[in-house]
Amino acid sequence: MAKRPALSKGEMVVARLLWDHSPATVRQIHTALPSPQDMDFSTVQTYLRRLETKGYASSVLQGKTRIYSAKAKAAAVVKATVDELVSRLFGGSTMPLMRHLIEERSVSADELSELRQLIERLEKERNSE
Amino acid sequence: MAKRPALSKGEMVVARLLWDHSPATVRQIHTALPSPQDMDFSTVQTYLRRLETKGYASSVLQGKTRIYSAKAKAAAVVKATVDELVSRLFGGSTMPLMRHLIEERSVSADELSELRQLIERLEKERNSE
DNA sequence: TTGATTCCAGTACAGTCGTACGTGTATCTT
DNA sequence: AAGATACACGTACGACTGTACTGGAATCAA
Repeated sequence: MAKRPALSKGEMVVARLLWDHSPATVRQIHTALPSPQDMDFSTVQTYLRRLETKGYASSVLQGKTRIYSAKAKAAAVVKATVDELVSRLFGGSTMPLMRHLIEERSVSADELSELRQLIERLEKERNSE
Repeated sequence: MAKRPALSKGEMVVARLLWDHSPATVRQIHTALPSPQDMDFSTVQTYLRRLETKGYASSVLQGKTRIYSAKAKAAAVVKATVDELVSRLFGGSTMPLMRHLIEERSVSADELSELRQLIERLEKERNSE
């Protein structure tokens, strides 16, 4: 697993879109940006280029158009990023973040119940080990 | 609520210690750093100075020593930071992060049970509204 | 075919970050 | 009192970020 330099905030936004659309052109990514996130076309271009430099993407020139593909797996990046956050903001413990998420961010009833089931399932698994 | 520039990663580590120890001197913060996080004394100093510039801390000179105090509330900063992460890495939805936390980061049995109770309590509250 | 338009690749540039050094002054040790 | 320590403060500096403009090639409109 190659150790890649961490993603910056802007890069992360673009990376996420790339995971969802890979392989994609710059324009496709730019178009896929949700409206509140207005970013210049060339800004997206720059991020994609940097993503490639950092090893998170690769690209080929197809005719006159460059096609970018995600290289790093989303799950791995998510893990690295979250681990990082938890360590810096909570000194490494996960619970404060969980509590925060459940209490401070609006979680719908359905989601709550999904969570509960997830937890119950995990508890059961553990007991039977 | 003053809009402060976001904290960088390094600043966050120091900010967290400041919340726990405020008011504190540079040295106190530096000493409080957990061992794997080795940071030069003057690096901590710089972060504290920047924290003040950004409006997250204030300081007074007490004799020859500068005493720093946390200004922004931890909860607010946590919220801003987490909101930011969720929006950039998950496009705004909280659930993927929850799932990730529960499944990928080791959560102890006790914690699981605490979580379950937290959820159950929330569900109950909602139902009685 | 000529000006207008579209798009990619490269370049730019100020601001932030991580990380610390040097200098001056105050305090401790002998 | 003279050297050793400790600390505050200013300064430094390359790397990374956010954000985009520019130049040139290809495409469209008339």
